[in-house]
Amino acid sequence: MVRAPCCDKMGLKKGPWTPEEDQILISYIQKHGHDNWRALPKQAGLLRCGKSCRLRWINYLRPDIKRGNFTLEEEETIIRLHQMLGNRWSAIAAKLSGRTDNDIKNVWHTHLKRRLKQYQTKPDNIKKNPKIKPKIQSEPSIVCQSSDEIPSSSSEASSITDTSDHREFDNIKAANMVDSSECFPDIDESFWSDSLSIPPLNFEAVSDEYQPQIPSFPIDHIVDARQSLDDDSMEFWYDVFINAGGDGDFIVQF
DNA sequence: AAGAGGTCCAACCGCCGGACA
DNA sequence: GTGTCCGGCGGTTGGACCTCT
Repeated sequence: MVRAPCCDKMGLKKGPWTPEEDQILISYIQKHGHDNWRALPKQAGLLRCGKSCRLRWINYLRPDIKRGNFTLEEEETIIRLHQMLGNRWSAIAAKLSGRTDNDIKNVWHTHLKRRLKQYQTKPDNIKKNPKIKPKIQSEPSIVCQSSDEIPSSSSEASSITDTSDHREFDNIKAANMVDSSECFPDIDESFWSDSLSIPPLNFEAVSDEYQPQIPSFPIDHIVDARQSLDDDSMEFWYDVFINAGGDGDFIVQF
């Protein structure tokens, strides 16, 4: 089956939006809302496809959009949420009011990712710049949850078997998540030298990009997790991980 | 002053899943 | 059950802007 294009692109404008187009879109949505993005540009008199209108509204024109630089707190939140959720920008954005998934994606790729890389190769830098705390770990991200943290949904969480279920799980998780630091306890400076350089579980072969690095939770938790996984379940989660493209979330129940 | 290279971000693209006929 | 529409998502990119030499 070949999907029909989202809209007939013939004669439709692409590229940057003009202030006039913005104004037309804003006043139309204020008047009529945006029930049907596909029909909206035609009704509003815009030579754009519905997708383009939606994106412009969501990422730029919405009245509740927060512009300007990300604060330190926001950056830390992004880092921590990314650690837990992976590249699920919309889920991360949902936790940062006024920021869009596009904004977060951009700030991650332009600032945070590079900064993380820097600190992971030179952990000593952590002392020089307090912006990054030593609980950071890059992908593959592991969502650690103690079973009593999420009493109402642990069974739902454990039933997640593929990436398509992650969105549902996002909601469950988001509803229960108060502070990710509960999940990732603070560690002291000695952790850098004392703790393991073993990657969590046995996934070092999964991604070339993955390097043994800063564990995001104490070693005894990792050991416990390893002990609790028999070969079959290890193989199962390995498959899940591979199917998720090597950087999907990986759930460990303690 | 200028141009080469790097950075940033708005916008596009393709894919996916839910809803519905 | 199947096909189609539509909204939403993450990955990617083009070009404007900035910095360095």
